[in-house]
Amino acid sequence: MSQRIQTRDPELTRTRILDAAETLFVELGFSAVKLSALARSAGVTKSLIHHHFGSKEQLWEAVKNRAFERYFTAQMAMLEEAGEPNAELLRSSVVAYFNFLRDNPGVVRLFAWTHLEGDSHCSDLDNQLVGAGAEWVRQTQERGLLRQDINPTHVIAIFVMTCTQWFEAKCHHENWPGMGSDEAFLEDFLKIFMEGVVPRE
Amino acid sequence: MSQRIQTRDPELTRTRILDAAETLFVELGFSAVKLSALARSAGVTKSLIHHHFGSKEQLWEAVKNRAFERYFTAQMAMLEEAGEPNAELLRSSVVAYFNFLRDNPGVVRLFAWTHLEGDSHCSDLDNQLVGAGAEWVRQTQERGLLRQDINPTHVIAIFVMTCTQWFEAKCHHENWPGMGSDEAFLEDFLKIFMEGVVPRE
DNA sequence: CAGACAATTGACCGGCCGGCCAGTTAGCGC
DNA sequence: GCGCTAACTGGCCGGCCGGTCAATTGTCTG
Repeated sequence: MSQRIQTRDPELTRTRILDAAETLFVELGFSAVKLSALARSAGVTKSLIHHHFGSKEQLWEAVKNRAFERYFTAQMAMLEEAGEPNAELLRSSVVAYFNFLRDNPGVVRLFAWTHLEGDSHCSDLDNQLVGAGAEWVRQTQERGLLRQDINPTHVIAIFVMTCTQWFEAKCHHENWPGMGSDEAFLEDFLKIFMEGVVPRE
Repeated sequence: MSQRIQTRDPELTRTRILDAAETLFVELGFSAVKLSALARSAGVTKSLIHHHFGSKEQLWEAVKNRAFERYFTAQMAMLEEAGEPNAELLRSSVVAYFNFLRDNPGVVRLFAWTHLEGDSHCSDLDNQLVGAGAEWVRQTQERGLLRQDINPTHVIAIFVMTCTQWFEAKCHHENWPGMGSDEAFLEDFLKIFMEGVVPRE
């Protein structure tokens, strides 16, 4: 609920609006967000939102684009600093991804909202990312360090989906009897996953 | 868009409203549903909805309760007809769960909406279900047919979450490069999962 | 058949939603 | 300094949202 301050700095204003919008959209989803509340919490007038973004729908698109771009650059960076293919590196990639989602709960919710919308417009960047990951898995398979009878894309999908769902549905299963902490769950998942992907001797 | 027909049968009317509401809520989520549209598609007047359910919020609760009850009884039935604990049975449980979600896409979306709402009110029945599943895993572990260094609840969680996310985020990853069909993915998941949960010789 | 009561209707309400517009103000090139 | 453009404002609008209510109709009980 920041004060109304004329900045006369369009870039800053846009960011203020985007930040406030992201917070609200992530929390409530598109249709439950009221432009009036959003304006109040961004410290601008409703008209200013329309001035900079045109419509509620376009603002939502802008929020998603910005967030996904952040996500993809972060992931790409993680992927690029990965070294020589081997099983241990797969393990640490899973850990890194898990921790990334833990530290960016907004991203997780944003993904969830867009999935429910049936939105698949982020596919360009995403395909690139998955493609790179799968290629990395394929190379590791070729060296005999991962079992070769599994589709590399599925390997990526399985750990991505498990991590995502863990945080997306946290409220649902955190009270399940016997359910452990983030760390305990990740450890058990890795036991199964890593044991499942390396070749049997 | 059914016709307006006076039934004078309150039970039937309630069901008609619940059915139409479930369809719309599943599709659009709570706040994007307009009571007027809902009334039209149920073939009743808006007032009749209020008469039978009180408010939009209460109707939403009723829809969730009915759907979850269906889900839980279906799951409980599957669980109860499971026989003697062994690894092969775990495999077929995963397949059964996967197929259940494939055939009930509405349930998947309903879960997703409630997760985003932070709703955890279905926990009573759910805990019972997970508890039974985890106990079954524990017994199988005890017989030495599953590795014992993994929290039984986590075993359940991992396959439930993977299956759920597969369908929940279908629109997102179905275009990923190299991604296979439902069956192909399930098969690869089972390869990893089953290999990961059985003890190494 | 009376009369009680629930099912059902349509007209209606206050409120507020997203969006628009006429006007004011500040910054920036000249 | 001057004017042009874009940032920004406040007020307003049409529409429709969820919800209410008085009246009507059908059904069941005694």
